[in-house]
Amino acid sequence: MKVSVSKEDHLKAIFHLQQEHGTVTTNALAASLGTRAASVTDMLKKLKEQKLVNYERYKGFKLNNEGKKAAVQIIRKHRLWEYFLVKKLQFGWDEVHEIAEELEHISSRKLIDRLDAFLGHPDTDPHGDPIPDSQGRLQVRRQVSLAELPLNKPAQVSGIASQTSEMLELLQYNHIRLGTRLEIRKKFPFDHSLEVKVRNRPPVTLSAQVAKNVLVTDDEPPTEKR
Amino acid sequence: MKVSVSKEDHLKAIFHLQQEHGTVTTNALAASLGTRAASVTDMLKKLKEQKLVNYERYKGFKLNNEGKKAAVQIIRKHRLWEYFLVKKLQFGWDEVHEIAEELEHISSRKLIDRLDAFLGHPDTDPHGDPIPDSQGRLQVRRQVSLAELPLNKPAQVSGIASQTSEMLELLQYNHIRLGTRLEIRKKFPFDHSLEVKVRNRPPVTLSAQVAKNVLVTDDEPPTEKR
DNA sequence: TTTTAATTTTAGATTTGTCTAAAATTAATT
DNA sequence: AATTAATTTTAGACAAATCTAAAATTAAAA
Repeated sequence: MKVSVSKEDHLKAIFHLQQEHGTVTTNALAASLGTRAASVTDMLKKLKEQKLVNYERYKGFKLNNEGKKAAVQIIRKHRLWEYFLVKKLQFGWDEVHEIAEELEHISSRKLIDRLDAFLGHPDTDPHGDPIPDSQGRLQVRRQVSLAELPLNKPAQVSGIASQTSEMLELLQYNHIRLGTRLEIRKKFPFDHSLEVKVRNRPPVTLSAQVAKNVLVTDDEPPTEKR
Repeated sequence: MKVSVSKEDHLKAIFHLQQEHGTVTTNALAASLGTRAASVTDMLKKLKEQKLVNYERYKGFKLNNEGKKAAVQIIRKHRLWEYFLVKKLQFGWDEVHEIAEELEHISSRKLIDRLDAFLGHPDTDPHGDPIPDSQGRLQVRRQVSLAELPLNKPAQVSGIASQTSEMLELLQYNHIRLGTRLEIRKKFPFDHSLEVKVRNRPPVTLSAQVAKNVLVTDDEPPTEKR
């Protein structure tokens, strides 16, 4: 069966893509959503109609202010639910994405604000991504990928860029998770793989592909309260 | 826009209707769901295909064992979410239905079992309806006549013993019907008449004769543990 | 700058879920 | 028992969301 991809899914995906590339292309969005270019074009017309996106045919597109606000509200819902699942229902941080993907479509605004209060207004979700507050303010944090981290510079894992369950499993296996303090002991130019040292553990080797997707800060760990 | 009514909505509605009437008719289900008879017939064919319902065209229909199991799981989800909303997020008992209606469509079984444990395996939802356990066992409730109901014990009208039109007219006049939640505020020993309070209404007085013929299930305040 | 390639859009086909109106069946009334 | 009424089903219309394939446009290469 052809699975329907909602307006909300489009907004969220555009938001993430435009963070990386400034402007978004039809094909990129289609790939990200697992749909076809033609379907994306159809949706773009609707989003333009609703004044959520700046779009001229054949030129790319990006969210306008209204669109960004809407996208951030969805991200807020997603991350609050992930936090709930991990902190209250004892899920592992690597099992919550799909469930939150469903929960984020629940529409009640009051529900989300109540949930936020119940959780104590958390700052960051279980993957280390910041949770927008009820005004839609998204705290920006300076993150670099592990691949860019200098040798021997202590850092802390603050986010995972690509949250496939395969990736999360690999990290889990290597005892790398949010908040883990580590540093790079050696870089192998041949394949850009890294030897990484975590305190109290033997060193592990990570591929360049993994390193690109592990985000770190030299900053403080994510706090529970705002 | 024509709003789509899911398979799950149909199962739940059939379940409730067949509790009352044993077998369900096309029109009754359509009315209950706010759709049309033709749409119900379409869905019935699919449910029969999936072996969830016993259905012969032009004769009514009812859920078979599989169908009942499925319906009970949905009811379980609905009531657990209602409990969560009221007990953890401080919603009023009268604001949670619509939100739970959305939440009940979240599919993860693990989520529901974890939620159940987090809430302490509650027995009854905020409206006093029993919550099926993880095996789908739905606690049966004991029916007593209103005359036997203790003072101030919340209860729900679940049947009328003598359905003369005079009796029904009297009950109608006092806004008491099947499903009405009420409690006894005062008992007058002189003639065994009762003062009964229905939510959002002024108290009414009922004779012993009427009280004997109104059947209620005790609607005990939700407990935390089973 | 022309040609070729890649991307994006449009047009129209397909699917799905709903509906209306007519036909089939069952129930009620005379 | 025959007629009428009510209910249910079927047939086909309509709307929405998706897709494929072709056309339009833009970008890249020669």
